[in-house]
Amino acid sequence: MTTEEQILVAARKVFIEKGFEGTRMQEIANEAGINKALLHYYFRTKEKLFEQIFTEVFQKIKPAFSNALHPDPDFQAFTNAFIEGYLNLLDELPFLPRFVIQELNRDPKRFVALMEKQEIPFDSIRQMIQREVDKKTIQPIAAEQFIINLIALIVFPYIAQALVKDIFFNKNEAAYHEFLSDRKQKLADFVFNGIGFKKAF
Amino acid sequence: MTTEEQILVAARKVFIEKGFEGTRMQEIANEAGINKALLHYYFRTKEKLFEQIFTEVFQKIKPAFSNALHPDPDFQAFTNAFIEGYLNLLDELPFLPRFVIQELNRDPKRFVALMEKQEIPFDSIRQMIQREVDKKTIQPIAAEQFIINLIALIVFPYIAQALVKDIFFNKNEAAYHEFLSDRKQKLADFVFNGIGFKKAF
DNA sequence: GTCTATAAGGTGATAGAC
DNA sequence: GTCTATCACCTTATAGAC
Repeated sequence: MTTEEQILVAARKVFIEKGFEGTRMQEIANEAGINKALLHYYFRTKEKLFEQIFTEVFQKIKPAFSNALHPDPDFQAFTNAFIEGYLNLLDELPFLPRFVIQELNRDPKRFVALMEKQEIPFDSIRQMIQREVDKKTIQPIAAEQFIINLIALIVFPYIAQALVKDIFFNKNEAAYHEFLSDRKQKLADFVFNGIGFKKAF
Repeated sequence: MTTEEQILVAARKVFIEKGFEGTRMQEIANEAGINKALLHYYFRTKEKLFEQIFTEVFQKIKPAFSNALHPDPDFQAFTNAFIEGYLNLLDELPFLPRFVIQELNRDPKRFVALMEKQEIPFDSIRQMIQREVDKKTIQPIAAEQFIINLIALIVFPYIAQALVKDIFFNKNEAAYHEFLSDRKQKLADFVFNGIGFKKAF
């Protein structure tokens, strides 16, 4: 591994865990086994290093939306794939929603600018849902409401991890993971029921 | 207003907007129209001042849960009151969920300790939901899943305000508020549908 | 109680030797 | 490229005059 890669690995770990403000350049240096000066030699500023990590993390979120890019996406397939794809991603990267939300709120403008570069196909998803409403296969609901419901139900347990794990399950790790895996099986049903869609099996 | 009250008003504003780490004692002093030294004279440390504000904010969250304390709480009435009560609170204090989540993640241990002092009746709510599952008036769902769904759907649009307002609605303030008021009317239906409960009108 | 001045510690960033 | 040493700045907190 080159020094640059070592730095990126270390920065990813620390930034994701502690956010931009909570991160110390010294900690990244320690984690990478080098000194502070070298960080600045490679990436000039903390801000520049952070942006590289943040952009990279965003790439991970994108694929979950990509089904909607098909010319004639199927609503049910999209929804199932979205939920499953996202929850699988969160098995690997459970701190991702917390990180994204934290940075969204720290500097909304920069976040929005970055989102726009990512070209997430919200319009395509909106149209797909609206078609379903028009066909009356689901109860009338604004596409935005549906998308927010979907994202909220998926990511909230990760954003509020400490609340769920420590308070609902008394810090019982096993019970918490049981909760997450139970959720994975049943979330789609809750969502489809919520809008009156009869899930085909 | 006494100086102490002026400080508390200023601290409330700045802490809630910027979180603990984002807040500067100097900014609170400016906001209160006094100087830094006086802040420390009244509250000794930033941490102590913050805890006072945080505890106080938590008191606002509590009443929404209190209906479940009745000897025989009605599930439907509780759910409706919870959603409506919470959303009304958020009309006044829209930054509250963002603040709470931010501080939850900054120091989960302190957060949990504080929650325990608040005596929120999660057990009572759990039992109420479980009774409904046993009566088969709703589809089987773990009480924890239901509570998390409820909270997630209520607070997420506020936690991710910038995402919803700036990206979904192109920074259109009116469209965003229309979204929130539309949500207030329809969220309960979505939730009741989600668990197969037939809402009585 | 309220102020000014300053201490004490930490942080991002750079200079300069190797 | 990599290091040590250090600068310049900021932040919480306190000392001490009034």
